[in-house]
Amino acid sequence: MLQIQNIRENKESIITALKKRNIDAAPMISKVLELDEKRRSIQTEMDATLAESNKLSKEIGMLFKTGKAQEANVLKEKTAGLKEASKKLGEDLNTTADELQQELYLIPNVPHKSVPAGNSEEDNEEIFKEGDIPTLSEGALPHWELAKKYDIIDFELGVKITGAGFPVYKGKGARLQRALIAYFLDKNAEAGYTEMQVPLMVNEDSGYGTGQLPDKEGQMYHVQADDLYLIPTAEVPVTNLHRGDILSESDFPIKYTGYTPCFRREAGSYGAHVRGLNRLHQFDKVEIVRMEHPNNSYEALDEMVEHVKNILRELKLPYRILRLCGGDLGFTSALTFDFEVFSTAQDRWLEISSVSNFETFQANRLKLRYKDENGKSQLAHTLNGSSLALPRVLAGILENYQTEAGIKIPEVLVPYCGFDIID
RNA sequence: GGAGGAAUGGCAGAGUGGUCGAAUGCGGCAGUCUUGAAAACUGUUGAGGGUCACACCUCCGGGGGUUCGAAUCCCUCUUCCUCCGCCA
Repeated sequence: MLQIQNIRENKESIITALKKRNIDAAPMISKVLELDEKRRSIQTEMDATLAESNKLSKEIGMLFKTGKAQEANVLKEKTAGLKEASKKLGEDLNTTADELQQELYLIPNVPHKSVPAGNSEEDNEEIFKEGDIPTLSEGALPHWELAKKYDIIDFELGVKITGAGFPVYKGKGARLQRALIAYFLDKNAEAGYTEMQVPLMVNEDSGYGTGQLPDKEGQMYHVQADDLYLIPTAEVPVTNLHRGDILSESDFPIKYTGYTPCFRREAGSYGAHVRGLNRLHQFDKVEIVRMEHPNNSYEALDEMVEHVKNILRELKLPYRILRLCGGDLGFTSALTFDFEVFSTAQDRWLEISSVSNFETFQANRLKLRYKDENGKSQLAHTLNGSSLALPRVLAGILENYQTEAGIKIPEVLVPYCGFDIID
């Protein structure tokens, strides 16, 4: 959520920047400013009314104390009108403030200046590419065939016990998955991220805090009996750890990592591109989250990008990095880099990580602040990234490491797996 | 699930109708003293709205009510603690 003060002061530049997202924000912005003005004028009027009635109440108190009950009763009558007026103003104020809030929720984050304009993923800008694309033998298979051939992932079994998009990992497949989680967590810890184990269900406030609510309600599984949401990413519980906090500058940087399953309804996603591990309702992910001083957040973002690069290098997977264009940029993000691994057998790029700076957009909702050198509260910056998302990394490994003898295990994972080939 | 108790500033903890945004202690910050530090002493120290700046307004778990006036009384929700039951 953008700060109203920021909108007041930078109306034009915000509208211009939002054009990169292909939206004309001018009507929304005007509406917001109108409501803001209305809110302030009601507030001012109500404050004056309350001030008046506070004054009278004090006088009444004094009069009673000094035994002048009669005079006090005269004043009492005067308060009745004020009371009614302030009650009505209070109602107006609530309505207007709610309306303003709802409007603010609809405005996406302002893209960073480096974000290219564009409509879709076609317009994302490739900024880096590394790793050799292996030459596979004749008859190389996509991962869903490999999964069947080596009996390591069973999609049908998942359908039986839950439904489509909930795979069952078996034997060496399950072990490889667990190895990846441990390996990722170790790499993140090495880089100074503190490992956290967090709840897999969150309340409504947390959903609002990171921006899943109110707009992306349909993407999350909702447990109605208890009004809780299954997390779509560890970003939600981990970032909300500091909801409402006022930190001091010396608390930065705050760096967390966490492994969680992620649950996504993915309503409306069908077709060939969602086969196998490409798109699931439940999948595992290791996330990194940072809270930063605004002056350092872009440096932190670069650091996160380098960190993910290192992991992919160690895994020896061919990958590229995209700078997302305005049209493909997430609602809450100011700048996002996507990592994609090349799946040789599918002959396509698979997104495996998304690293973003949200600047103050989430912090404003979270009320996550810090005291600056003058002792004033300022909003912090929040960032997060996958490090990494499991299923597509797994898909990339299965497909790129397949040989006639079986699927080789990347060297760095062998100690975690306890075997070096799936055959 | 049943019965009681509680929720106050970063923490601890007073406050049971007006002079309370809130005593006191700890912690934090600044200063005095000191070669420096510690100790001691002095001062300062919640958040938000509003204003050029003041004024002023709101907030004592959330919501509602009583009253001229609520941290304080009433209703309701949530959370926590104790005891009993059940159970991983």
